[in-house]
Amino acid sequence: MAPKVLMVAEKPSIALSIASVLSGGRMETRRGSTEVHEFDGMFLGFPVHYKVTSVIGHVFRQLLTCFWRKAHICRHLSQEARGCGHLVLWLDCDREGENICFEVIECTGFQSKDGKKVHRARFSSVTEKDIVKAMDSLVEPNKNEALAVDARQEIDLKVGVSFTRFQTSYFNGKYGNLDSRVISYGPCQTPTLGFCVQRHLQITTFKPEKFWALHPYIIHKGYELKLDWERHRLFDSDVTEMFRNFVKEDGVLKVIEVSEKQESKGRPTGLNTVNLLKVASSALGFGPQLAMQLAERLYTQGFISYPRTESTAYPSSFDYKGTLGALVHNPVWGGYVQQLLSDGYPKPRSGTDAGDHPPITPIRSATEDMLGNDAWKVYQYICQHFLGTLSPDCKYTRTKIEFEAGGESFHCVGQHVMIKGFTSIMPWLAINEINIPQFTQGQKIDISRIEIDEGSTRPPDYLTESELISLMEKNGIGTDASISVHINNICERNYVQVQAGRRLVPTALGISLIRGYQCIDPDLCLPDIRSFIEHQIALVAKGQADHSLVVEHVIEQFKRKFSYFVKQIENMDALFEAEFSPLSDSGRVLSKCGKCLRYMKHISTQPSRLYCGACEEIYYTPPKGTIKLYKELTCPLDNFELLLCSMPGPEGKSFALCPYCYNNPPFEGIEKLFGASNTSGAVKLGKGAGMPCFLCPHPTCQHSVISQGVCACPECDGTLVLDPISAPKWRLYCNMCNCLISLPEGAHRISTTKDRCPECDSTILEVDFNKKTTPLKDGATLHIGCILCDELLLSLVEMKHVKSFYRRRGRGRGRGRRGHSGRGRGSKKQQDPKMSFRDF
DNA sequence: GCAAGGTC
Repeated sequence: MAPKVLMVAEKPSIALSIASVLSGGRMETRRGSTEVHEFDGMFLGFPVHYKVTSVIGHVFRQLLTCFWRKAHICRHLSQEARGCGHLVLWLDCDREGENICFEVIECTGFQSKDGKKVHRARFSSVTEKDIVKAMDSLVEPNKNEALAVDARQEIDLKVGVSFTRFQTSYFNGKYGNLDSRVISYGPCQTPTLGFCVQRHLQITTFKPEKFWALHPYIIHKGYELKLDWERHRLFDSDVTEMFRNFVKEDGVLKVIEVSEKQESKGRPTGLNTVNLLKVASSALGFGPQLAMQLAERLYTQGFISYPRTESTAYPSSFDYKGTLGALVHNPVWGGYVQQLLSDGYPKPRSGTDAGDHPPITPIRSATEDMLGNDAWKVYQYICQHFLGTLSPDCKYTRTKIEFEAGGESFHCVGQHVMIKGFTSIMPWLAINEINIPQFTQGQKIDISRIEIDEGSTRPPDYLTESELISLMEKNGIGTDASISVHINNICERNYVQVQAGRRLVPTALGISLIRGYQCIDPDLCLPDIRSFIEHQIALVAKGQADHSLVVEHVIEQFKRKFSYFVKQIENMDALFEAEFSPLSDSGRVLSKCGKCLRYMKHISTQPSRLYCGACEEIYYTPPKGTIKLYKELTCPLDNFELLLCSMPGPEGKSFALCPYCYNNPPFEGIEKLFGASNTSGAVKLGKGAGMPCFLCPHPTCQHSVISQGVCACPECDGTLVLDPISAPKWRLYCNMCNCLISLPEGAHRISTTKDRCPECDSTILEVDFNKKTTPLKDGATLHIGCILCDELLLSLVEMKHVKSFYRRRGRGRGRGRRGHSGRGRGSKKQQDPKMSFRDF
């Protein structure tokens, strides 16, 4: 059997392209975690069997939120690698790609050599020419570049988390109306916010100044013209008045010079992500986040090329004719395309090649109906821009007439377009026609009137998103793929608000933060913080410095900054004090504290929490849903009054919680129990493990899962519990997933009993039916039975979000888990030694 | 919980 070669790309689409090229389209494809394309071919002069597959971005990162994916992709790679003698890495040719190379090597087990060989393919585009060239010149993966990425990751995380935790606990523990769950800090998001606040400060500290401008008018060959002053404007009214008198006394304008110049407005270079985002925000009214979503959808549907790229230069092999051909039948601009094809088109401007992906171009034709309004606008722009790059420059003549009167110079300008060029497909960039009559040098013309325009200088407006993107790009903040994320972050955290014209106006919170950094340590919010980190890790990438030494050194510097910041926090706090109200003045009185037995206040703005003024303690509550007092019941463990949290909507569950237990789960191992489960759709938890009563294993409390749990969830490992306030639409819901079961409607009361069903171990329910609607014989109302085994009860049950409802012995996690050390995924989370914060 | 970087 021929030896096997495994090739791995960064994403499925690249794997497909590579396999198609190398196999000449003759391959077999099978599904897996990601598709695998197989074919026979030659490798290093020998016949081999190829398998081409891909990862989906990083494999090892974000362990905490996407744990399953890692396992899933990793298993896939290790399976496919079995029996392969060579591994060829086709990851993107940038640092991140190099880093993923080593993740793949680890998954495939190729690092343990034994004759197996690892190759790195270096390619700058996914074209036949490039792929073949890369195959002929395979190299080794670059460990230094990969280490540089590890270094950046570690630095960003440690710095970000330390500052964020400190700020969040300090300010959210002190003020009640900050309106942000987390007061975050990051080396990209904070300078991004810095730009917005900088502009705000420019605006608020702006001092307007009055100015005056002199404008003579003439009437010539039927045109009335307003002439511009060579001095533009003066900041002194008396002096302007004096010049007006000079001109008035003269009364006649002499034409000093008539000049005509050929001007050219260059066609655009290829479209990259940043430029697309800028146009989307300024012209289409889409924020960067939405614009990227729309572009991604267009890409996955095959309408446009890959939308995340820095390059504005088309690769030399770019198939212009083919792309034009795809657009020729388009009803909107098909005619224009036809013309380009028949009349010929100029070679596009060179642009910059960042070595990543080609510029964003259309791939196939579409109509508005196929895409929907928003996606269509983005697609239309991409097509117009592409056609613009293949159109001639716009040529126009600019005529300037210079005049003199009373010793002062004035002028007027005319513009006439000779060749529209690309502006006919991008009409918003068109040159304005300005018609002026003919003048000859030496000509004298009477002044019809003289005006002085009075005005005052104005502050700049707030930053537009588009301007912010430019600033970020210029200062190296974020990448094509992440710029939109940072902007979205500062909006979501309520540091800025997007207002009319997509201008970013900082909030009191955003302003206080940046002004605080400015007075404690301005470095923290300057863009240089990013370039400093980039510069340090570049040393690692180039092999000029040792990875761990660099990380250690940089962390040491930030450690100093951090401790200084902590020491000086009162300077920032002074700004917060002026803007926000302390916890003691916020919120409304809700429930009693178990420690001091005084009432605590509930603060419903983000993050939702209770504040005990006497103990000076805060207790987070679930971030969603409404909170109220639960019948003045108390928790048997700590004496805190229980709360009832109700999720919005007709199917929103309601549940009891003890504020103290919710923040400080009383039973060991409860986090594991919860962390191991799929919590999608379940209650989103705030600080701590977030243990509501429906997860509490207290043996006797009437609200614990032991008392309220009825039976095992048919969908997951959870337990179905009785919703305490669901009357008259009584129901059970799962304490882990979305599963919902409606119980007999119209019952007065449904409650759990201490008894268990001998058949299936479910909790026996006691149902008190309504007299009028009781299904029981002789008007009886009380019925006791097992929901699964009692035919009457089972017949009255209705399932929602559940495929089947069946008997399963036991009641899920509620009971019988004691002694288990937790099974499956949750308990085996890998510990990344880098993610420890002991040192901070 | 918290960052920023890939990709979906």
